[in-house]
Formats: sequence, C-alpha cells, structure tokens
Amino acid sequence: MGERVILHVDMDYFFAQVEELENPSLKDTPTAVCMVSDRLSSMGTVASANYVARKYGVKSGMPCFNAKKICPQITLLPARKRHYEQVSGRVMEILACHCKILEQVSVDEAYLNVSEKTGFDNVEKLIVQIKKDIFDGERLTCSIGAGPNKLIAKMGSSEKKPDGHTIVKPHEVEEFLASKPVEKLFGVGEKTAAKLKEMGVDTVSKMRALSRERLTTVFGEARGGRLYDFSRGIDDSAVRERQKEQYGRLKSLRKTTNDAGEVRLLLDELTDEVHQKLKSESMSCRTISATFILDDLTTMTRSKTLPTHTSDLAVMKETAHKLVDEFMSSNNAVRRAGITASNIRKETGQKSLFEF
DNA sequence: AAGCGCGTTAGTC
DNA sequence: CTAACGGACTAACGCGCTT
Repeated sequence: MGERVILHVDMDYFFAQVEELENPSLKDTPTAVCMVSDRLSSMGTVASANYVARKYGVKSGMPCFNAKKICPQITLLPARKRHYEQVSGRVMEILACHCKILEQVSVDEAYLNVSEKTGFDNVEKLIVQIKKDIFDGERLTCSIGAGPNKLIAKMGSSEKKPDGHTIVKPHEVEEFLASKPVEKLFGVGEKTAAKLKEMGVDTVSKMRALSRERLTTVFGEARGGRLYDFSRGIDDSAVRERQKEQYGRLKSLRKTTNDAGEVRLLLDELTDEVHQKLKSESMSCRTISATFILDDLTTMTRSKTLPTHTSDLAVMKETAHKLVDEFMSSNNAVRRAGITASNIRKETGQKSLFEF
C-alpha cells in the first residue's frame, strides 16, 4: 500500500452556524444552541456556541446557567436536531463527491480517503475546492485537516478554526505532535489525562518516552498500545463506511425520582421510539440496555441479552421493565434514563447476499 | 492460553 | 438564599466460560 492522504472535515460550530444562516443578526452577538430537557427549572447544556460567545468563555458541554453567568447578553436557542441532520445530510453528499469512501463520524464530521485523487503536493487545491463546494451549496464554513492517517487528519482539522485548514505531511508528523499537551491527543480524555499527569507526563513528546510495556500495564493492552502508537503519529485504521451498531434514546425525567413506575413509564415511551427506528430499517436486536443517570450525573447501565433476535415491542418493553426493577430495587434516585437496542442485524427474510 | 459472549464504563462530539 | 447539567454513539475492558 502506498502513501495515504486522509482528510478530516469538521463543520465549524455546526448547530449555531446553521442557526445564523436563518437569522444573520446572530452573527454579531454571542449565541449558543442548547439541549434542553423538560425538567423543572432546567436550562440544559450548551451544544454549540458561536465564536462571539466563545470569546466570553462559553463552551459546548457547559450548563446554560454558567453560560448565562459569564455572558448575560447571550442568545440561547433550543436545538433543532432534525433540521441539523437534514443540513448535515446535504453536506455529506457534497463530501461524497470528492472521494470513494466517506466515513461519517458524527452529524458534523467526516473522514475522506483521497489518496487516489491527490498527493500531499496538491492536496491544498482539493481542500479549497471542498470548502468552496460546501460554502456554495450551503453557505456554511468548515475546517479541514490533511494527514497520512485519520489521527493526524483529525488533529489537523482542529488546528486552525474556524474556516481554516492544516496540512501535515508525513515528515512533519513528529514535530506537529511533540509539543501538544496530552489531552489534545485523540483518545486521551479526562481520566487518561489525569493518570498521565500523575506519571509526570503532560506533553506528547514526554509520552513518547514511555515504553510500550509501561503504557499497556497502566492502561491495558489495546488502549495502552494505541496511546503508544498515537503519540508517534501512527494510525493504520482504515477510512470505512459506518453502519450503525445500536439505536438508543435517553431522556431526563421531569424530576429526579425513586419511583420505578415513573421510570418504566418513561422507558416505555423511549422503547416505542427505538422500536420504530428498528422497524423502519428492518432491523432486530438481541441486547437491550437501560441507562440510568443519577443526580450527581454518574451513569450506570444494565443490560440483558436475549436468546434470539427480536423486534417485538412487547418483548423489548418487558426486558426494559425487568432492568428498571432490578436497578431501582437497590439503587439511588434516577435523574435521566434511557434504552438502547444493540447486537442488531437485518431482519431475516431479507436474506443478504452473504447469508449462505 | 486463547477466544468468545456478556455486561459495564470511558471517551468523543 | 442556593442550586442549577443533553443526548447519542463507539471502543474496549474485565470477567467467566469453553475449547
């Protein structure tokens, strides 16, 4: 296999930018799109903030009351997920025109393997063209990273934002990574960063000084090995189209509760929706999981794997009820609850070509 | 000991 | 006065069981 050229396209402050499209006056004022629940006295959390708001320190994931505190004049809008998904779909179609394989990672992000279209010498032309196509078609800006693999492309796209691009050629990878703080490395989250800090490791170059053995001992075989590779800019994973592996719904209760009946009622609703999604794509599932989020925001999950695949609503609800009852008999009050169907496959009778 | 199925948590956007 | 905080998804770990 020759040298790969991978792009990572990241839409700029996606939800808020889409809102600006319909109300351009928002562009000059601090604005954030919020996920809100129907919880009593709930202001939800920030899902996306424009760059005016970011100047005040508003960030996604932040509770809205904090955003309001540090930026009292902020405009808070409720998220319209359906709408963003439709816009996203059109953007992805544009991207698909520029490569054979498109890997959509989330509503606003995708990887493209463009090795057959360009080398590193000409990749800037392609990047500019993609950005132009998206802007001409949707009036939206994005940031793009180019690199020899997904890891570097991904980290490149966040280098220059908004409306920027960064190209990291293979021989530049080492320098690109060296001085980055560990938490900037993809795959290093809060917990991993804290452990590394304890070990006196705060930059990627210091992380490179750790042996593979040390990392796998501390973080486990797969994760430790990945950290070892990632700190060296090594990532052989392929750009591949994704198929969804689970369908889930999660919702806040109006009020934190101890009452298993209330939680069952909520899960019934959510199970209806998950069942719809499953049915609409002719899928069945074998595992049902219930998620419970407590008042202190700790997440707990309980699951059951059935003897056979099913898409039967009654079976799904019954399983969910069991999970709720088991959990609630020995645990704290629940603030949010959800259901997930996994272990999914195409409903039989549709016989795929591979089923011989 | 290697591999698998299962239940659970960490991480990301 | 204080406390207030979404939702969706994938990766992968550890365990117990089988081979």
